[in-house]
Amino acid sequence: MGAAKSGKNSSESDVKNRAWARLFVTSALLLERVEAALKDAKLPPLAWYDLLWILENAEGGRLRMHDLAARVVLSRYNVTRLADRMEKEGLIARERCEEDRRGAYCVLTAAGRALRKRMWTVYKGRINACFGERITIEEARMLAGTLEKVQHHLRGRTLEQP
Amino acid sequence: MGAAKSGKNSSESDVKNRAWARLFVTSALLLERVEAALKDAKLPPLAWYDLLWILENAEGGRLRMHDLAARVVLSRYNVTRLADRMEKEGLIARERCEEDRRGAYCVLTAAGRALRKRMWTVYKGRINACFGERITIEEARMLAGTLEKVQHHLRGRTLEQP
DNA sequence: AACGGGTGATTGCAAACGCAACTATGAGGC
DNA sequence: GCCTCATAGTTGCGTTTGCAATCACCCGTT
Repeated sequence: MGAAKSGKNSSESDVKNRAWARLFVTSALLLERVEAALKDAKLPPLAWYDLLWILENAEGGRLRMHDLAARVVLSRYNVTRLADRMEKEGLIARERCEEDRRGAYCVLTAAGRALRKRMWTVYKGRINACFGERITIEEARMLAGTLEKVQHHLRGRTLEQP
Repeated sequence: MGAAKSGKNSSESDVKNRAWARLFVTSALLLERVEAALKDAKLPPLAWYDLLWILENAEGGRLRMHDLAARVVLSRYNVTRLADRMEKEGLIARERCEEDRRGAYCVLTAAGRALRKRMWTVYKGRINACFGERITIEEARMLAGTLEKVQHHLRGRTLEQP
């Protein structure tokens, strides 16, 4: 597990482990910044954004809980309760599903759309300042390409930007 | 801006936002995998590893709570309680600080060292399978380089690998 | 139509989290 | 010495998490 083999010679797995560590730490740090910025602006946490964005990109702004849960990045296990909280704030609504009465739809409301937009301005600003401005466009392209490869094997998940 | 008419033209910020989205999603997915693997092996969560590794790399395997908290990636706000749990399992010990009686040291125990090693074999295996094997060494180098630049502006933090 | 196994979603609960007090100690001015 | 302010670490508390039931319903079989 030694990091460096006492020389400039790093083994392949050392290099890759180092890359993983950066990935891990950098995203945690960045996330921390974004959450703090949202909180400063008196906006809800990023998990809400995540859910709102997924709904906004779904056909008709609606999705079955199940599908929603499959796409959510943050708070995977608690989509039901996340939705509860957001419903209480009027950002989404639940509709029972006619073709399968076990099911429920989550539907984006106008308030939800509006909030997502407000959150995005803050979110975007922070990401840009802490990340976008620190890298070149070529680096960004390459980063996205490499990570896409990794992600592809991890799951058929997409999550577009904003 | 990228007014180049070469096929798809995404603006610079689109590209960068996309890179951020990948960073975010991929690390979340990877983390999920690692946590699951640790749990399967009946080992504690990654946050414990994080703390153990930091201590192991500190001089004398000891660190003031304050310094520890500053280096921890996961569970930043709860280092006291994380340490409580780990102390209860005998992985670390607390020692009062003589030169500043408000202070306390966290000291790594032999059991802590041993556990970290066991965790690393699982952790390493999962990272390798889900990440290392999916990318080339050049990609890893470039990824680490780019993210290091970003991280550098985020804080003087280092966190070496494993 | 009744059964049994499977699936969608919710709920109950213990653990962990984020943050704001709080305690105890140090450090500087007077 | 005494007063005040800053710092190290802990604790209290309301919220959120992870996971294992649980409830409600669908569907294929008999």
